[in-house]
Amino acid sequence: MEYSEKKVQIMEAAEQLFAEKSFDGTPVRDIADKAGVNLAMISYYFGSKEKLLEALFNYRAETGILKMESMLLDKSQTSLQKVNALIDFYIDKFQNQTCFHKIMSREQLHNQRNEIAVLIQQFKKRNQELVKQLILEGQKKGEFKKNIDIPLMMATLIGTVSHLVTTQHFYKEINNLQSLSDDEFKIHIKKKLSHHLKFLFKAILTHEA
Amino acid sequence: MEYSEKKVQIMEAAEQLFAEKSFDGTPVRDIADKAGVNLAMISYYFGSKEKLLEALFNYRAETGILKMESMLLDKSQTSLQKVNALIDFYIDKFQNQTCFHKIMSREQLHNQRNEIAVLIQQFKKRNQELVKQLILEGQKKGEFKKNIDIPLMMATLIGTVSHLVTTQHFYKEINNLQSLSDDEFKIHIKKKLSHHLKFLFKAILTHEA
DNA sequence: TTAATTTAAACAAACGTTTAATTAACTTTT
DNA sequence: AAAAGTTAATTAAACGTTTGTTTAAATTAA
Repeated sequence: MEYSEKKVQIMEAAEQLFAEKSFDGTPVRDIADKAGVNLAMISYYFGSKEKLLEALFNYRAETGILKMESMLLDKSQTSLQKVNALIDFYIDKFQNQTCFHKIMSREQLHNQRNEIAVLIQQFKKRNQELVKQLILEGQKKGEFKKNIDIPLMMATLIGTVSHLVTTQHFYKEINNLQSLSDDEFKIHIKKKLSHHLKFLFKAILTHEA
Repeated sequence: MEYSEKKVQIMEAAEQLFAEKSFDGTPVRDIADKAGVNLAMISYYFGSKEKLLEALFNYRAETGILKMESMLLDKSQTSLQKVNALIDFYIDKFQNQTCFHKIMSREQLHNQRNEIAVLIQQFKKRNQELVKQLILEGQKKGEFKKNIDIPLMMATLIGTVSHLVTTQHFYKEINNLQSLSDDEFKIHIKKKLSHHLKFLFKAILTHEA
């Protein structure tokens, strides 16, 4: 699928609204208003509201994997450095595309829309395969210990980042950080999270139980 | 609010449907059908669909905190044992009330329904206060190190458990565990997760950076 | 008798999608 | 280069459903 300017306009308007109010909570009319196009254009371009969501998933998924692949292929870094880069990559991914990841988190909670579930499944499988290669490489070089449960490790990575980023507002209030601007707060969280996860992963990958 | 048999029937029907298809994706008529009551009974008892959701939150939140408090007050355990009990407590909570926690996860993704956001906020604050006491106690006794970031630690606990439990289907397929029955799979995940998190928390609480 | 529960029917509003008419953009023909 | 022809883009209006909620009558319980 090619992405004309109008199509992207609509997808990005939908992305914001779906993130804010959920798929079923967002009327197609609101998407059209936000994108500044006529209501009928959505059916005209995408066929239906659901296919618009699918298009958005494909649109966002395309770029995601590529970045990760190029990062993990960098030969000049040790395996632990690559893992650390992976952690920062996930934090950035969630922080810079919060809307999309809120939508994806919601979609993972049910198995309603099958085409999208399949997309997520493929996505996850491919990501995990890449990480697995990275871990195996580190084990071969003797940097990492044996018997690492990769799905559990990924659950901690994605779960921690996702939970913290999507519940920022709670975190902000509970820790009395309301005085920080959005940007300051983002940097604050990124720094904390990065350090925390790198510490955890060092334990997971190198400390014997 | 008192919970008559009919009210509970309706709330639990709603809980399942909301978890499966989201709040906005669930027609009130479907809830009435599933609960085996007349459509009008929902407005009669709860006032509206949204107030039904609020009632469900209050219904589930009431019991949750109490269990945790009694657990943490047990004087016969070391602080690390209590932390380990806390981990198992959270795993059980998510595994036994998956429907409710899916709904809560979704509600945390937006700030649409304010009454519920406030409920979750209070809930989280109180939970974190209890955990904070536990950590302080362990630090006083010299069991735990200083400078523990409790919100980050909780994000890893809740994030990891929540992510794994709500994406079980992905986990099952990626790891070729389709042959396991639902119960076997539940036990499998609980064991793995429990061990993984206890290992992580030992690192967080006792290893110097 | 009175109050609480339950019902089927009705309500207006909102929903996703389609229609048919109009405008814009591009191609081909002269 | 202008006119005619053709496809694509855009529009306002309408479509039939589905939505959450209310009503007013009927049934049950106290």
